Order: sequence, then C-alpha cells, then structure tokens
Amino acid sequence: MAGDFLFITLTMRFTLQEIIVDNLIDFDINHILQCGQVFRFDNLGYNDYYVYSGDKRCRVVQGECTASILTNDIDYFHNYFDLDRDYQLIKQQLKGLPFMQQAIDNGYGIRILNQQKFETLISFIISANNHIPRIKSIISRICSRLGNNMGEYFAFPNPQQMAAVDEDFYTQIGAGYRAKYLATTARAVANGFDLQSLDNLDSASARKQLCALMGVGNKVADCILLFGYHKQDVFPVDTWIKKVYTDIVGDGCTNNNLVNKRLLEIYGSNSGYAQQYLFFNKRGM
DNA sequence: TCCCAGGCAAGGC
DNA sequence: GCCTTGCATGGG
Repeated sequence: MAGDFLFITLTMRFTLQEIIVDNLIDFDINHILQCGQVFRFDNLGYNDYYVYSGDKRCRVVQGECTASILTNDIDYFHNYFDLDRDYQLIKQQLKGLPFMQQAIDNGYGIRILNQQKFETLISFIISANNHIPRIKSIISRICSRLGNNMGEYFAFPNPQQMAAVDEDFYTQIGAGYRAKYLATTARAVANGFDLQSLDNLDSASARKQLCALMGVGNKVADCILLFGYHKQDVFPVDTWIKKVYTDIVGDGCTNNNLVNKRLLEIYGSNSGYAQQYLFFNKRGM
C-alpha cells in the first residue's frame, strides 16, 4: 500500500494540467513574449513555447481559436498571464488616445505578465543599455550557473544564491559593467531589502525605494513596477519610447524625466498598458 | 565594420 | 537640481 501511495503522489506531481484560453482577441503568445517584458522563454516551434518564471515552467501551445497553457501549477500561471483582467475594457479606455488605435491593432494580444519581483529586478538591471538577445543570454547563464536544477531546466536563483558569488562571477558570465550592480543589489536583497513591502506603496514612493538599489534608475524602476508589481500608472522611457514620443509630441525634448511626465499626463492611469502597446508597435513586431 | 541597445553612476556645475 | 561622460558586450 505504501508503494501505491508513493506512485500516486509522484504521478500527480508530474502530471501536467491545462488552462484553456478560449478567446484570442486579448491573448497572443507572440505578442506577450515579444513586447520586451520577459526574457526567459524558448520557442519550440510555430506558436509553441516554454515560458519560465522563478522555479516554474509552463508550455504554451496556441492554435487558431484557443491557446493551451500546460503546467503543474494552474493557479500560478493563471495569475502569471493575468487571465482575470478585462483587456477589452483597457483597450476601450485607451482607444481614443494618440497612436493607440494602430498600436492596439498590431499588439492586440499583449497582456502584462505578473512576474516575480526579484527576477524582474535582476532582469531589468541587466537590460540597461543592452540588446534583448544579449539580455536573454546573460539571464540564461545566471540561471544555469546559480539556479536550482529542476531536471529539464534551471530555476531563477534566489537572492541568497545570487549573493553567494562576487562581482567577478558576473563579469565572467558576460554582464559587462553591470556585474557590480548585480553583486551589490543581490546582496542588498539577501541582507533584508524587502521587495514585497513595496507592494503597499504608491508608485512614486516605491520607485524612490527601488532607485536606492545599485543599477536601478528611473527607467529600470518603472519596468520593475510595471512587470513585477503590476503598477499601471508608470511609463518606462527607453530609447524606443523616445522615438514614439518624437512621433506623438515632436517637441524635441530629450530629457527622459520630462518625457516620462508628459507621457503620464497623456495616458494617465492606463500608462503601463499604453506603453506596452506602443513599445511593441514601434519595434515593428 | 561600426552602430546601437528596454540606462546607470559619478562627477561637474 | 540638471547636464555630460564613461562604460562592457555582442547582435545586426
């Protein structure tokens, strides 16, 4: 009997369950993965991906009318893909604002993922002045060298695991001048910087706290707030968004803080969503 | 090749 | 406070 129980337990642990997304008007896995919010995924074929988050993995297979999310943690990925949110309502609210109609038409399937805070923090420190393919490869090496071996893949390391190595390690895996930022910030979090507590703050206060971490400036903080905290009243300004700003306003402003302020005024409480549609649209994907 | 990338820290003013 | 400069690396 004890053997039977063990067998059932193991079977349940490795049996994948399925989330069916039955409305592809507001879900397209390519849009979701290619709008620059996440760097850990593998393309297995046409509309077929592994997506990794923390120590978890799911497989997303998208067909003509439905998408299937295969995972052994349904609740986690239901929240991860933000499936309870009404994106029709968001699009309705954004539609009349500058450049939104075309951007929404192009990236209609974008959803803002609910990613883990520490992973988002580290990922966007690496993103600074960097290309997306290289960001992905650096993160991949950090996982395979420091993260737990999950069998078929590696988990994203926790703060203690990242704090256990020094700056030289991050230089060796190709992080460039961000090596110091990674070593310093991983130690700050491992030593008690409480990422979770920022959930209770308004965006401006949380942004200020995040900017105290080495390697985190206004833009990186805004990305962390949007992708790790789902704060919607932020507008990360990078080189692509500055091009968009030139298209929309065209006043020659080159000050990122002013551009950020003016875009927030235009897009208001839905700024985070607007930013993702505009970023995706500008990168021409 | 040479430019550029989901910018930041440090230093000068 | 704002503005400028230096910065590691590799994909296109």
